[in-house]
Amino acid sequence: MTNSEIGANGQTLSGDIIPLRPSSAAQKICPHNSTVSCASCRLNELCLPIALNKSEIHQLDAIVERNRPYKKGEHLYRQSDEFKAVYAVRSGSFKSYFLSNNGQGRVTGFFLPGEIIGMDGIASHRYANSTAALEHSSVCEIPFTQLERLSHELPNLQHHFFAIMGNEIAKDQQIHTLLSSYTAEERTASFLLGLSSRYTRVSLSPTRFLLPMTRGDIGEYLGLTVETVSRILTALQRKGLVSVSNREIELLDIESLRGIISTS
Amino acid sequence: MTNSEIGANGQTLSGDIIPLRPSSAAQKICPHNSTVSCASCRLNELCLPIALNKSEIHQLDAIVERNRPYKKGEHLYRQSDEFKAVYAVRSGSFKSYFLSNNGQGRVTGFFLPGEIIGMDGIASHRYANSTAALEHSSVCEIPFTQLERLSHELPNLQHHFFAIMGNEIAKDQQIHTLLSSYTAEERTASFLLGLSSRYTRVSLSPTRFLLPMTRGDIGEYLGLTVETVSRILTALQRKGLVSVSNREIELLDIESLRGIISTS
DNA sequence: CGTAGTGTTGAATTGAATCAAGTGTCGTGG
DNA sequence: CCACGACACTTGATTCAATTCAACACTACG
Repeated sequence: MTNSEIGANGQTLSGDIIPLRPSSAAQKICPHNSTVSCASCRLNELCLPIALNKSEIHQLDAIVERNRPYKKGEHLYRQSDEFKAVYAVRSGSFKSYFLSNNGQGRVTGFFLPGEIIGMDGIASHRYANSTAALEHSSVCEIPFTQLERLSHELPNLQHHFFAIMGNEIAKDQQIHTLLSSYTAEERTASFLLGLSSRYTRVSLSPTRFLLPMTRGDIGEYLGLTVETVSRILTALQRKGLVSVSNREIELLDIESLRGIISTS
Repeated sequence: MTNSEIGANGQTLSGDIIPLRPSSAAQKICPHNSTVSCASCRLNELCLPIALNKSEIHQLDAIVERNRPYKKGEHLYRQSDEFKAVYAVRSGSFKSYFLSNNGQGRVTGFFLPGEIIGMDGIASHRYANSTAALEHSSVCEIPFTQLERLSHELPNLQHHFFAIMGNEIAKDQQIHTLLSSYTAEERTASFLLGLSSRYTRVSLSPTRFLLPMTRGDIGEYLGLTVETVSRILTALQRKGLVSVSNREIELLDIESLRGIISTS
């Protein structure tokens, strides 16, 4: 991940995952299968189990709850609900958003398979955001007090969770830089590159993927309006850097996209 | 802390602190005295020792290094230096900033006494920002591997450090909302209110304080230009909400300042 | 006491927002 | 299976908040 690729989380947790579009034999496994253990989960190389040995993974597995899948638009939790767990995305995707007093919301983050949701609630014991599924999705729920207890027993887990939180902090600061100094085009290019590296992380194509969120969501996340996002995507397409058709996007010239960002 | 008061960290660590302007008997103690232990530190009620018992504080104390004071402009560390410690501000103040490829920097955070610096380096083992003193300042240095080891022994410390990091995450997300949807005036009002509650936290006046940073720093932090920050401060003064003279500021009408933010 | 850095103010410019009017797409129920 | 309605997206014209450019004042420090 370079400085220009904002939005790539380095974190994950147990979970089963399928490609967002048909691709391999793995297809046959139900994407939202809730019986897969941490040990056999396809994401365990990038998730909380990373750095844990077999017996440790088993202990982690014991505290993870594999909920029923969430339908598009369903909430994992809502702003100011009591904080009790963090969630690892197993399949699908989520958005977190914050509603201000005056009613309008801003998207604070998107979460792809293998990424951790809910850390904003740790300090105040209440979630600071609401989080909703962007498509049919599933998660592993990790009750936080149990995670803390287990972290105390397993230094590897404590270390790894510190790293996950540290990564979230570093990522949020990059977004701070992006929002405070980038133009609309730079923000959009950076966003696309960030998604690209996050999809790469879960073994999907770095150049062709589906945007699980609306243009409006992207705008709220990047501090732009829907219209601007739409215009910028059209402009990038005209320049031959991307090819967009509805939610389908293909990055045609990653180097030039990077160039947009470093030439500011 | 309300949603509108962005920038208030809920964290701290061992350290001695003096008021930024003459106020009490405490004045006689040297502000940068490096012999004060965590147990006798004036900040221990809001710092890492919070929630630790006497013997635990003693153990924490043993790993804390109390460095020589830093002069204005001196760096605690620089971007991409190897991460080895987090720092608790004992006195004075610091700014963190990120330099992008093209050379221009953006301020990512300000740190007042009792706040923790350097958590952006935990995940990648390199600091993501540079951090410099804004005035003559001192810190407690906490070597991170030792902090991790001690956290493993003291569940209270582990819990508290998770909370400190969680708080940093929640705070960064509030700034995300601020930068993506607030006007220049809303950002500035929010910034001042945030500073106010952070000064309150260390027992300083919530309404009169010195800005340790330049208008340029504020602008880089809020995603505005120096000129805009200057104009907004002048405008707020004309409206009778604040009184500014160089770095001295007085909040004359906190309720109206809050009103600026919730009326958006 | 001079100079570099910091801050203010004004005028002109501009990037993105807003306002407006569409078209396209998808999911649902008839 | 198609039609309808709601939502998502696009494109254009206009406006506006903040930036940029410019000139100057203050202050603080060596």
